[in-house]
Amino acid sequence: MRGEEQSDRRRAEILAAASRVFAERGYHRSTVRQVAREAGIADGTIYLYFRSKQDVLLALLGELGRLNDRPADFAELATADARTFADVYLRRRWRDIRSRREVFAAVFPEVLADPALREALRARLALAYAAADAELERRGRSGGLGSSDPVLLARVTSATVLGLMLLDVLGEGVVRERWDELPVFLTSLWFDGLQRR
Amino acid sequence: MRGEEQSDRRRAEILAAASRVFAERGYHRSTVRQVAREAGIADGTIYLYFRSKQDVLLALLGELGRLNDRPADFAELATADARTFADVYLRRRWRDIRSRREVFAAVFPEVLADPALREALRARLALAYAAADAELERRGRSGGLGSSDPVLLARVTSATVLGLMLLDVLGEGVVRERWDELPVFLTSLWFDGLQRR
Amino acid sequence: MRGEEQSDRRRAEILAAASRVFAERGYHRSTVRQVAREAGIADGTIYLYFRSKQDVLLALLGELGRLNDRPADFAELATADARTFADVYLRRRWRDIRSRREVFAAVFPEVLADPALREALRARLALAYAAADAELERRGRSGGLGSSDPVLLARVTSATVLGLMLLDVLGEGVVRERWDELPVFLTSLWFDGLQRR
Amino acid sequence: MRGEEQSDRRRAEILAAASRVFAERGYHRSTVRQVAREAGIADGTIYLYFRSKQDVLLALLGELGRLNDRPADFAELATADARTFADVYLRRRWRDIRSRREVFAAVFPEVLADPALREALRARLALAYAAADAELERRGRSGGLGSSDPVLLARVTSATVLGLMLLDVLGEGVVRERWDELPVFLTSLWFDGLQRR
DNA sequence: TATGAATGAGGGTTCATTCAT
DNA sequence: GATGAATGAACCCTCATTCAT
Repeated sequence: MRGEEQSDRRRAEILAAASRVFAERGYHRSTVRQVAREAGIADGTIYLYFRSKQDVLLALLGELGRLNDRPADFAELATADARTFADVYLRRRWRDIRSRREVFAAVFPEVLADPALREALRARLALAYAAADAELERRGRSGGLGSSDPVLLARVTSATVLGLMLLDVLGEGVVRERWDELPVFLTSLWFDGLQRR
Repeated sequence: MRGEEQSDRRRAEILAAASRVFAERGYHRSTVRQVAREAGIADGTIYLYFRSKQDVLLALLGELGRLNDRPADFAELATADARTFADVYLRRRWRDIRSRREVFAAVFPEVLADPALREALRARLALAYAAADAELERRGRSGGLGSSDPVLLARVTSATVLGLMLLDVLGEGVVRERWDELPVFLTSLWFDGLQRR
Repeated sequence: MRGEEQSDRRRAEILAAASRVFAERGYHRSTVRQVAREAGIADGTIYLYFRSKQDVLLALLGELGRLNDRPADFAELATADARTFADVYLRRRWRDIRSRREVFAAVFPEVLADPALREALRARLALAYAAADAELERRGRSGGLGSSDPVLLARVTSATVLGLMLLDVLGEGVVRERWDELPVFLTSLWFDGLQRR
Repeated sequence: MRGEEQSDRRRAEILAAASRVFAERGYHRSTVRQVAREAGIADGTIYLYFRSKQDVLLALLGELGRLNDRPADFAELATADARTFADVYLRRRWRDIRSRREVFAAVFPEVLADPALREALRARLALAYAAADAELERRGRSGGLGSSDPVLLARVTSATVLGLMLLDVLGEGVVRERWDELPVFLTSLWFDGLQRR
């Protein structure tokens, strides 16, 4: 039991080191040796916990994805009106998202670059959008979203979040410094619009 | 003159081939040989037109950036109200953006991954945002944007566009198929909001 | 055409170098770099002519096997009596076998050690023995081989040749020095026996 | 005493496991871990009984060689005639040889491949042949071997046995199935020849 | 004595780049 | 200019060996 705990910690340390190294230099420009040095272990040790360099990346990707699997969020907020839903949902995720910045920076470029990973993400996205579409459709009928097309709305709002994550990763000053103001800003923009009285 | 023209065409062919190969497989997983094959030339020939593989990427990046340098757009629309500006501006760029999808897919992942390129893009962004901030500030005073923070607004709107480009690159079905509807949708969302009326 | 000729020569040079290095140090203890140095080329060049280190070994194996594919030998001697057949056949092969000593030494240990190669050789042997069995059966009926079991005879005689090749490879002094006397000795032993007259 | 006995058993178990693994996959393709798994112990434990992987191989080799050191065989049969000697000697060894098939298959390829082991075997062979040559010389004078060259005879007969062992290891069907018939066949072939009345 | 996690040297292979033709 | 064979540095990964427990 102890050994297992210890082993889990090692694995997590390697992943943390890898996310730092990958985020800084990019997956391909990083060497297994650099990750090992960052983790304070020998090269070969990594292979006791991961099958390959790519497997380390996939583990990081999995870690990232696991966070999105929280259907509880939706259920809990099912009865709230749309604006409250968006407000609460965004606030909850927001710190989470930022705390994952490094892992995201480590993983996302390679996901974009690798056809297989790209396709895997596309498939995940398709599932997530299907769920969101159903939810929005339900809400759409019962009001609160105006006459907006819920299908496009889901793409646009998630694209906004994705884009802000990228600006954050790129180091854009304002997004970095005022990250915490964004949920409120977004909710206001989306629901009130710019031409509100 | 003829030689120069011919040379320019070769260079462009290589870039086109590179953008196809890089977009499909990612920059690092692509080999110079694959680009050469795609361009229908020998490996070594690429080095008559580019100093290195990285230089090819930089050329693609430059091509992408050059398109954004159109201050004319702003000048021409300087007197329009905010909504018209956004409407016209988005419509104009929209097809352009999509036509650059391949180059974007080829270049962007590596820009995210390479510290030097990331920093270069950050610097470019900073300049662009400075210009946009000034413009929005001017407009903000004269009305049309409500009480919204123009600095955050610039980041959020550009982030949305960036995010939509990525969904497009990832192959998200709705964004792919309904790309042309997005400018109108965005303008409506941003200016009217969901709870309009 | 010139290029092809040149290419074939390079390939042959690499194989020759590999057979020297493998024969001396064994396949696994030899490095690709050592083969390259022996051939006077760079490490990577080997991979322009062979897919892998193992592929080099397989090419050597193929070279060895090709020499046994001489059905002409049999046809030509079909009408000779058994002793003449053995006499002529052994003499013909004998120098050939010795000239292949190095390739044999390079390849055979690994064939024995690798399950896949071992099985491949077994299958080749099975075919060769089937042919030999048929031939011996034919001769057996028409006399000249006494009452000996032709099936066992084929295994024993070929085993003897194989064993002598191994003693040669091992550097056994007498076999090395008196190699050329062996065909006559073998024919005499096999046909006359020790207790003759 | 008990501890020592226990220790010897462990050592023997490891050797048995190693011979199975080496025979199946070859010495170099086998890992210390595979041997340990086969023996049902931990990797490190092997190093309590052997200095190195190579040391395990040498121990197997020694085990193989020890069996040949039976001068008693010769002494006991000193007064028998040549044919009886060969007959009894072969019969005695034959089952022994086959029971060692696995160890032989494990060890022999690497002996062929490793220059040091090859030379060691050559030296052992030289000693064995010196003894055999003396014996045959003695017999040769006193008759029973015809006029055959006893020096070549020793090499040829031992080569035949070696070759048959290899065919057995390779899995040649007839040798495998009719192994027990070979001593009689060999004696008959060697002493009577094929053209016997 | 036994374990097995950790080590790190070593090797096969890839591929950007060069250069003789 | 164009070619593509040749180069060799760099890197992922394996595995024999060690040693703290």
